[in-house]
Amino acid sequence: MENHPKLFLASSTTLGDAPALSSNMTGSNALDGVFYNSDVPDGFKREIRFPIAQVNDISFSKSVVPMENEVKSGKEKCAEKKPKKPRIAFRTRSKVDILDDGYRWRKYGQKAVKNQSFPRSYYRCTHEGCNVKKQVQRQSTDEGIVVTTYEGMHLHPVEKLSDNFEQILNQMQIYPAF
DNA sequence: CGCCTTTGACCAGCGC
DNA sequence: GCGCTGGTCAAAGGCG
Repeated sequence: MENHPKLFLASSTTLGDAPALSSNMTGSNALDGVFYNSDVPDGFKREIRFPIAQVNDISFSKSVVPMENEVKSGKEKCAEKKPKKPRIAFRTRSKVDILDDGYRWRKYGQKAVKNQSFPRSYYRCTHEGCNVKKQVQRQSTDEGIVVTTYEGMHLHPVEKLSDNFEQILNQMQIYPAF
């Protein structure tokens, strides 16, 4: 891995019913996305740490996939076998694909995605017992945008922190609605 | 030597 | 039923 800019964005996400987030975060060009959280399970309501690289632009995109989506035509067993975890996806404008969020990730796959110019990479948290996954891919329409999708929650502390973390954290805490 | 990435194969879900 | 697609596995190789 290269030396990525290490910027963190921690949000004490009280994901109640205040989904809209539209505010400046890095000054000129920052959060303009909307975070949809209607079906977020309790786990996500506690704390989610959103990593960002170079924070030129970050916008939370929807993608919280509710588990009950699994209910298909009489295939409830699937829900038991492979319950889909809710996902949180967001976009960052970054030159690097790998966003250093302080956790250690191991890449376990890469796939070319249909209608996408860039492959999607699959990462898994290497912390023992932690099965948080994330997918990273560049947006085909704008290769400067990296779409990161998190699945699961870290139940362990961040393994490394950076100075910038607190900086961004403080900025985030200005917006208690989030 | 341990940890990581790469990459092809495999599997399951879904739509037609 | 079949083919496509997304997601995962696992072997092989690279690097510090």
